[in-house]
Amino acid sequence: MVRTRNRPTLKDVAKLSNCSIAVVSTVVNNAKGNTLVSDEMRQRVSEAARELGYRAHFASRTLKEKCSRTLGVYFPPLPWAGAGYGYEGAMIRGVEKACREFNYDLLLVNMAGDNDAQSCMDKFAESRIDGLVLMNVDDQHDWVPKLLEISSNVVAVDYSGKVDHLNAMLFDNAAAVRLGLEHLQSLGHQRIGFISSCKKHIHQDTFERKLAFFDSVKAMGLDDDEALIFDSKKMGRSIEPEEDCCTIEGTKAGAYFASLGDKRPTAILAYNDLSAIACMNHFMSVGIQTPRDVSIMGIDDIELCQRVYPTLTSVSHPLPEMGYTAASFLIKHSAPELREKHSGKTIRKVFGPTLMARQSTANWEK
Amino acid sequence: MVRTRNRPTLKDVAKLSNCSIAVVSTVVNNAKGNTLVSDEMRQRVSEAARELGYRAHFASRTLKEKCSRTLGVYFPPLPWAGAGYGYEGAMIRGVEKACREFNYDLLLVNMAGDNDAQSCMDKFAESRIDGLVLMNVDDQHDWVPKLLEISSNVVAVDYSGKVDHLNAMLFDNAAAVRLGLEHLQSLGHQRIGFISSCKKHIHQDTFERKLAFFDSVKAMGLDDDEALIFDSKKMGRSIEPEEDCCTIEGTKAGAYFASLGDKRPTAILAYNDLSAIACMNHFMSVGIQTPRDVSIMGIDDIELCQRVYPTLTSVSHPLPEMGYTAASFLIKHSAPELREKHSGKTIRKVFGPTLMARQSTANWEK
DNA sequence: TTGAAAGCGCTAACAT
DNA sequence: ATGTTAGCGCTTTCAA
Repeated sequence: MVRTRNRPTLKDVAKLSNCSIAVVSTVVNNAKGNTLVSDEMRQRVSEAARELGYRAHFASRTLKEKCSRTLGVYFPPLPWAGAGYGYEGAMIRGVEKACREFNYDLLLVNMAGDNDAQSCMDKFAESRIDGLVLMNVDDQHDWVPKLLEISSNVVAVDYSGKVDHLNAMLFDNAAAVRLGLEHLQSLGHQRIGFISSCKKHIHQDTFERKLAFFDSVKAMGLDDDEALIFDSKKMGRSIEPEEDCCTIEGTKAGAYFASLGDKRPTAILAYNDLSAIACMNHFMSVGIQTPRDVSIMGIDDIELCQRVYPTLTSVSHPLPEMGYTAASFLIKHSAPELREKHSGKTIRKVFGPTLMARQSTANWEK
Repeated sequence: MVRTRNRPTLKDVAKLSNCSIAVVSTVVNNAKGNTLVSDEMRQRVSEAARELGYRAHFASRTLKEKCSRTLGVYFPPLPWAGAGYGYEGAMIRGVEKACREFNYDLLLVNMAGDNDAQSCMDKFAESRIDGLVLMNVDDQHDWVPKLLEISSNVVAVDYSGKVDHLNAMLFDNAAAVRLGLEHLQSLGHQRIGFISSCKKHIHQDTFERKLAFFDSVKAMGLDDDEALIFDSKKMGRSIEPEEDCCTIEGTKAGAYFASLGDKRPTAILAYNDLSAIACMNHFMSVGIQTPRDVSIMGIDDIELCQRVYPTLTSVSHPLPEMGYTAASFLIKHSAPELREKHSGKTIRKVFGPTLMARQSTANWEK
């Protein structure tokens, strides 16, 4: 076995400071049960505890308190998720912030992605976690309703499914598309193309973005031409889940738009950053320069936007805030010292977009 | 409070199957203490347990077993770390694989990065974790020796410090540099530049890569010219820790190499991918094309390499394996059912590099 | 073959 | 002001 220093228990501290474990417990927890401990004793105990490096045993406290002070975070095992891009990281940082404030821990539930449903439910069933953040979940995760039967202390971040009693932190997709188009219009673009998803199972998110494009084009008086939309119809096929969809879509979209000649849009808004980048890369490979010949922008503002050349204009989620809000909710409804009653009502918060203007979009000299 | 179905305990299962909790415990754990339970009873208990959805309470078991079956993972709060790039994700996936195999959990220790030392030590002191994976730690983390006093069940992945009794999974930096140079040489390059780090506190890793460059250049008979090395001397200053060092270095390096005119290298090896990409981006912005005018490659093979244009040739770590090996070690030395004696010897495993040839490197027509 | 009970370390109600 | 103790849910030894 490994060498791990024998941790001191309440008993050890009590012995060293010549008192009972109850007194020690009272002192180290800063007065909950017995408030009445003499200053002299308090002093002695504190010192002994410090000397021994006493820390309450996690499992013991959990058992007694019926609360593990731990949140779980779950990510679906999509090929593009978890791969980085700072997307999950940004959200986690928000969750972590809330956890730190309330002295909670963070458990990674099943990044590997086998048996997701069981893993999530087991963590609750074993009382390992008090709450769970589901990242980027949708209706393909058909086990969510079952999970909610075990515990309702669950919040989805960037949820795009239809389970209406699931707490969720949402992104205003329509506003994001609108903001992007306004940016392009303000630069003088009138003929704007849109790249939509060609995935086999289209996400609600993606769908909303496409709809918002149609609506905004009309509302803003932009060129309304069916030829400006790249989607699975133009792609000719649907992309299987295991493929690197964004690269495929973006590349094909680039080829499609390049083929339009005179009718080529002067700017392109992609439903996400990866497809925007793939499109830009394709243009580059055939000698079309961004932003000189065409402006391109994405949505989501993943870290990658700042690393490509030219840097990609995008529209960002406030992911840290979303994570923070989600985690705070879960903590408020589980921490014994807060004991906030669950209103019973599902919460839904919608977060607005922010424009991140970079090099890939520029004025269009007519 | 939140609605969480009251979890069934041993008692509940015992009542339903008309026996004592001892029998239930024996059955659900598949025969450890009392092996002798009648088939009929075994049957009844199993059914009752299944019916109630019984799962052992995590904290309770931990308390009894003196083992939390949980590993911690720590990442230093560097600006470029945790930001994504798939680097940490790849390692975590390996750790997770080992955890799943042995039914361990994964705790995220302090991604936010305040008070790192205390967080890591507290998790051990509270018996919250049985082992800890330290990612990308070096001698700046001066609390590591103190941590090891609390528990030796710690493994560092991609360690570049000098604490020699710390278990570590290492990357063969010299081999990586050599492999990169061999690749370039095989393409016909003879005059190869190197981008080193200009960070204020230079990592051991980085240092090793620089040394390996010198050695390999000599050993392989490549052009040996001081002008081919870009480092803080040529940079004129050191980069502060909070700056986006790689972008700064890479960009400056690009400007430097571009200024060499006739003496410009035909290929460049950067000490990491981000600086290679920044260099390539700078070249692009001044009309130098990769790989037509110059080949560029990095080291580490972060996800980003596949997303930029042209895609970046690199040399990869086997991060999932490193994570898996680290976690397996920690589990072997903490799981009660394995009870492997700690040999007392520090383990060090060195993992070899793999070339990932992509578009950014090409034949040099002399 | 089954059950009773100790004990893991802690908190808090209650006794002194 | 301080101490005693029940009990959280589990495993395992020992008794029946």
